[in-house]
Amino acid sequence: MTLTNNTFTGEYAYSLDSKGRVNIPAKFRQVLSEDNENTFVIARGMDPCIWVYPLSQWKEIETNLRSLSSLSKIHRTFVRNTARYASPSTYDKQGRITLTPSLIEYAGLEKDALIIGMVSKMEIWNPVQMDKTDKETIKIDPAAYDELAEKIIL
Amino acid sequence: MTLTNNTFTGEYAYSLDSKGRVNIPAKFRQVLSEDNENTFVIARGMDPCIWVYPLSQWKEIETNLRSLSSLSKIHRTFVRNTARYASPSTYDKQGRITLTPSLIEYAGLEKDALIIGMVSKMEIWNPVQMDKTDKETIKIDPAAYDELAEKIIL
DNA sequence: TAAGATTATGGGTAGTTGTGGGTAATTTCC
DNA sequence: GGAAATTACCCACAACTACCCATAATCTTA
Repeated sequence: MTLTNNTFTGEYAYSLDSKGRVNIPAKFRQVLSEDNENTFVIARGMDPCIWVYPLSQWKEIETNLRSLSSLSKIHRTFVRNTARYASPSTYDKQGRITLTPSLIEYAGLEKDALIIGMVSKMEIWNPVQMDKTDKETIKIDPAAYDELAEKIIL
Repeated sequence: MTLTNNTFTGEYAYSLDSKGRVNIPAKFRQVLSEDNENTFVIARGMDPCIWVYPLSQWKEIETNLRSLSSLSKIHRTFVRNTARYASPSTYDKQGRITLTPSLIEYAGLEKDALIIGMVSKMEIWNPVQMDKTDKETIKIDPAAYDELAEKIIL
């Protein structure tokens, strides 16, 4: 089965071990293209979760960040916040990456880790926090949401 | 008889086995074009059922999802809700796909599974739930049908 | 109608995957 | 420079999944 490279979907429940490692779902490892060299870049998400990019995807983001002018305060802040907590992580023979203490704390991770495919990247959530966020989602403007759905889903 | 590629119509009653597998109707497999590599993508339906897309169809949705920026909260939420429950599934030598526990639960599937052709995709229903939904459908505003009439010639 | 082909359903097995822990190499700090 | 802590790499095992084969029911065709 040949799926699209570097495209992640689905939801997986894994556990964070005492060494701060989480499994990357086998399906995600399988679609990762060679040039990523088994490496992801973990970073702070906009929501309280960890964003995990394939290395090649992250490189594109770096290119985009470079194009932002440091003359603008907003740009400076954005670049700083994005780059500051980003860190590459290669998965081991068992398919696990090691998270940084700073990111574990930011996402409020304890024993359980929910891994969610976000197409071009993945997210790691504390399941409790995900539930909470899900419930808040209901408050999102339904009209705007429907409009998006119509545009995206054929 | 050569029907249009990747176009599904009709209704089929199958059963879900103990391993979470359902048969894909032979007629649906026959119209599936080669480039799908015998693979479908299963996802949450808007109704309490499972949506089953041909892989090629899903790839278009993926492309559209990739165009959304994670800077926007509503975009993030939309990508997450769409991708989270989507999972590719290749049918085996007997023509069955394996459903995920999460989707089985969402659609309330037990022993019986009703497969319905929806032209560009198919739906898998618990027959009991389908009956219930059918009855509610009667309540649809006739004016809404009139509006539809301007778009679709029957 | 009978024989053959196809289809729907059940179950067994070998390989893969997720998880825990051990050990050696590397880094940090006094 | 050497002890302590951290990190990277390796092995082991239980649970699960993908793949294979078997059989019964249904459809096709001569």
